[in-house]
Amino acid sequence: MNVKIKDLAKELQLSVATISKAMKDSHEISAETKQRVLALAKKLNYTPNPYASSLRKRSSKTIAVVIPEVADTFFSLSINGIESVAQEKGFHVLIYLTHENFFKEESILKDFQNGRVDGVLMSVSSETANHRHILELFNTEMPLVFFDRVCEDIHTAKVVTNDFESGYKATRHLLEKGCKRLGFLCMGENLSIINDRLEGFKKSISDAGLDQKNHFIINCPADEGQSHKSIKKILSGKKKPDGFVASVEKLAMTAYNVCKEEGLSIPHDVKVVAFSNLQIASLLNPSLTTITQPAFEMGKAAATILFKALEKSRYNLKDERVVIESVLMERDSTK
Amino acid sequence: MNVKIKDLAKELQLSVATISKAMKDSHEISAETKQRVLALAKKLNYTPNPYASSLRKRSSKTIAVVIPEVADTFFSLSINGIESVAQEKGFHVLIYLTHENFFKEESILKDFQNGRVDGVLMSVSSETANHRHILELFNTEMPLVFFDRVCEDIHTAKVVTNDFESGYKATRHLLEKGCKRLGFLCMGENLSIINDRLEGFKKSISDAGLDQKNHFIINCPADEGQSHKSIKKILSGKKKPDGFVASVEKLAMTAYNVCKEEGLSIPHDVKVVAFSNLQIASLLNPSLTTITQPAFEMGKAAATILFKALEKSRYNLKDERVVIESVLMERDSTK
DNA sequence: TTTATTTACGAAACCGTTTTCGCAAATATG
DNA sequence: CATATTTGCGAAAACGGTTTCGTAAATAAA
Repeated sequence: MNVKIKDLAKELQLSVATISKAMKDSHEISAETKQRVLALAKKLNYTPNPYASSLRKRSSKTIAVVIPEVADTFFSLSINGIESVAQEKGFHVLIYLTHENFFKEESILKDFQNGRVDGVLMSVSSETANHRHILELFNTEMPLVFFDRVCEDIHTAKVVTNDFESGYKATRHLLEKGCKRLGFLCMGENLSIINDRLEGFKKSISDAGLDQKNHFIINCPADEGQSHKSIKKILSGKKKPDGFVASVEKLAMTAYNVCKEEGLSIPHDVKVVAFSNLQIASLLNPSLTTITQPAFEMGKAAATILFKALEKSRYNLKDERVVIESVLMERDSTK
Repeated sequence: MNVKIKDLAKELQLSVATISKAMKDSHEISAETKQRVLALAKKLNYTPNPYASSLRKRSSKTIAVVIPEVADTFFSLSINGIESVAQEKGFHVLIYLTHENFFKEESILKDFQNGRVDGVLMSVSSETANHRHILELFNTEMPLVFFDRVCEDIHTAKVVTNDFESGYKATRHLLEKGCKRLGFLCMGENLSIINDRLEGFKKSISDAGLDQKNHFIINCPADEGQSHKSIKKILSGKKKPDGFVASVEKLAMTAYNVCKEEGLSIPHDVKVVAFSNLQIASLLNPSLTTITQPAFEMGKAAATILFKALEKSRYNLKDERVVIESVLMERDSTK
């Protein structure tokens, strides 16, 4: 194994206690001794064993990030945000992917029960209807911050964007562009943020004095092939929509693919606006009108709140809610 | 704190040793006792403290993934591959981002010296010219596997794609499509895989009986704005290229943006082929011809090799090399 | 029946730190 | 000069498991 504190102690004829204190610049140790210790530590390339420290100090300097997947612009950007503050604080980041699977999410959270991490940042799976496993974690006093896909019935901090307004705006945008029959693409019925976006969609329609009956809500399962089929089906019906609001990025891409296959022109036959963080939205064919979420900022904000809670032992995360606004970027897919 | 092994011992009137053994189904413990222990453990929701175990067992069931960034299709897909095998093996995954920064990479690796992780998967930063910090880690006997951006002078396992051939093929493709003056977009001069791609580029040109002097190598720094400028400059010169090989995804996107600004048509004025894993390459305007790397498979392969080394203590990682082939997908950007 | 072996468990050391407490020597205070 | 206080350090007890080794009882072998 590597060099240990005991080795330094022997070499310098000091006790391990002294070494330990000297390493953390304790006032109990004389300047001269500190110098000697630091010098030898550097020479021998000593670094304390993190697990011994964690065990004794009951803190791991590690946080967990639990997300559905990483191959999604929103999540990869928010990881950047999270990592930027974790690195600054000297914390380590464990990544866990649920792949939208409830059981994976459940077993991942179970593992946090015993001190592996000091805090958790989480965006829940779309399959997750039952929140018992999250509540169980929450009840262990584990600092927990949701971002984006929050869980409204768990009373802890949440970082979201203005989903309702964005859904409203996206929809109004399509209506203003002349759409008569809209389709809202969503995945599952469990995610509150998607439901907020949907509420915005509905409100926008009724505010325009239109009838909900002429508009569709298309539920696309997590599976790519399935959602492809669902969208294809609705587009080959006789009352096909002339505009889509995609509540997640992936579904916009699926819609693009289907339109291509069906020979439908975007934006001529069908207009599309999507909740998306694709940096290359402007390079798509046609360029994609997006509701762009502040993904990096949301990750950063969530991590910042979590660290506040980690630093002040009795910081109250209860129901804190940060809303960072998304922005509608008009491009050719809704021209 | 949570429930500990001592609590179980007291409750069941057994020693902690017995509990510990029962939990791991040791043959020393009677079936009946095991049952009782497991039952109580489930009831009290007991899970062993991972750091206490790690300390005693000198193994952490954790691996580190060190990559330049996560907001890049290649890396996010390979994380998926890595995570899939880690999850299967019951391992935890720590993520570290270097942001292409040498010093960050250095300080990240330094932290692995003392048992925090059992193994490391790594793709080196483009700024990294000096490999001392990696060698230092390697010399601690830490199992280390490179993927994609490997370090040829460190004698450990590497997972790569056929970079030379791919560079060759991409270039030949452009020449076959009638390009007369090519530009190779690369970042820095440190990455061996980029250099391999470049060698393929050069070989392809000379094999075609052409003169290297009519072709450019455009070095684009990590910074987005800088590479934008570099590409813009070359495209506004009088001897501007009519074809690009982008050695990384991001540079292809930059080239697209520049062409758009300059009013140059792809593929009419400039053709583009890129090393890229964008799943939506076909939806770009124009759709992008890619050398698609098997990102998921590469991550998976790298992790699989690492776990082999972790399972057999004396497995020899020395210079093992896995090559997984990329595929050229012809699309409109080179039509 | 006697001896050898197996079964089932416990005591205690150990992993490498951190932290509390105690205690001399050095310095300050009156 | 006598008494307080400060300074600088070490002994030892945690932290929560795992593992080695010993041993009494139960069973098998002779």
